Amino acid sequence: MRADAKKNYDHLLVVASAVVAEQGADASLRDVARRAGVGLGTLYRHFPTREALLEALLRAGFDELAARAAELETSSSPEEALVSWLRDCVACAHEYRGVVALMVAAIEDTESALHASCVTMRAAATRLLARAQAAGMARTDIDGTDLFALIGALTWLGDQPSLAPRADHLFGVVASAILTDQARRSCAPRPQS
Amino acid sequence: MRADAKKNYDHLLVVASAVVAEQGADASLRDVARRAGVGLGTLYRHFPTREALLEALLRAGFDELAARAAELETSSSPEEALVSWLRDCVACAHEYRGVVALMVAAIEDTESALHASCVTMRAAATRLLARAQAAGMARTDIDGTDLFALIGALTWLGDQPSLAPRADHLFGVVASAILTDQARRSCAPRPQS
DNA sequence: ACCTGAACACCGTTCAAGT
DNA sequence: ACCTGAACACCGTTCAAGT
Repeated sequence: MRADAKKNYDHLLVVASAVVAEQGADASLRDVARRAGVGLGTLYRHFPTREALLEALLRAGFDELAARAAELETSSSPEEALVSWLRDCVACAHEYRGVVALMVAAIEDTESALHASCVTMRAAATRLLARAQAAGMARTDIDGTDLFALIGALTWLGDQPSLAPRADHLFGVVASAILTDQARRSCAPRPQS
Repeated sequence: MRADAKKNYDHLLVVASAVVAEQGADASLRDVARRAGVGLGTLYRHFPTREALLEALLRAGFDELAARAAELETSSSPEEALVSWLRDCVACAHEYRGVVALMVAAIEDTESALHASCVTMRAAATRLLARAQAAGMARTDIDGTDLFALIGALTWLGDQPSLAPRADHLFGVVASAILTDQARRSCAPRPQS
């Protein structure tokens, strides 16, 4: 990449991060180019699709989640690893409002720039779930895709201003549904019933 | 309302129902007016906001849900009434893709045309929940707003093409989290774990 | 009263023309 | 190689002009 192109690319990412944080995943790309002081075509050259831009914005978070999954697999109990990682996933997807809808769409769209990352996420979820299931700590009638869906639903919930105050609490409710009685006894916030 | 106005109003609703079913809650209002063979201003005269149009489209379903809540309160066991009504809510909100986001936004926006209906829904949810809680059938650390949020999250899930096949299954998972052990023993699909 | 559609200010996306 | 911005086809929303 030529030096001037690299400079545009980097600056576009900085500006896009701010604009998408403000306006969400359906932010105006025109506005991004405008604020970056760059022609609209330049943005499209570097990021041919909205997904490509978001992928670049999210890549660091995705990589961190993948590393954290591997780490948790050896450092924590199966049930704690699973729940803790799910919480991190929700936090990551929540970074940009509305991006989770594109992520769940990407998992079945091999053309999407987000496809590979999302498939990797789901694979990590599947591994952590399998470990918890093998230990009798997670119900066995769900799979990685179900977890991915629940992460999406909980992220969506946190994206809605009127529901956001409940997001943490409801994360706990859903997490308790994933775990077995045995795990609930050994784990986190005292289960009631 | 003048006879010609009434005719336009009714026809707009029929056309809007089809267009919103196709395109979702962010359907093109221009397209609705165009397909109805009516000026754009006519649509705005009858439905000053998108919410007003959706409210008209959803009113029948809302009324039915309210009636069903009252009926279930006397005809079914507390846990069956609650779960069955929640299922109906999700089905109703799922009728038009994306409408659930406007519904959850409306619950805190007294200016929204959807506000009253959503507050009524939440009140019905609160009553059914309280009845189940009093019978020891539902966990007591959630309230009607939490239920409303979970309905929203499950509806969103069903709105996503890649997750829709899991929506029914995950409804069961979340429903099991709302019920107590006692209710799970007495209720529906055999709980595992 | 009610209807119409032009007008305005925005989009996303493409692509010929420039450097 | 890379950048620019006009061009095109869409939006939502308003409002003067018509009937």
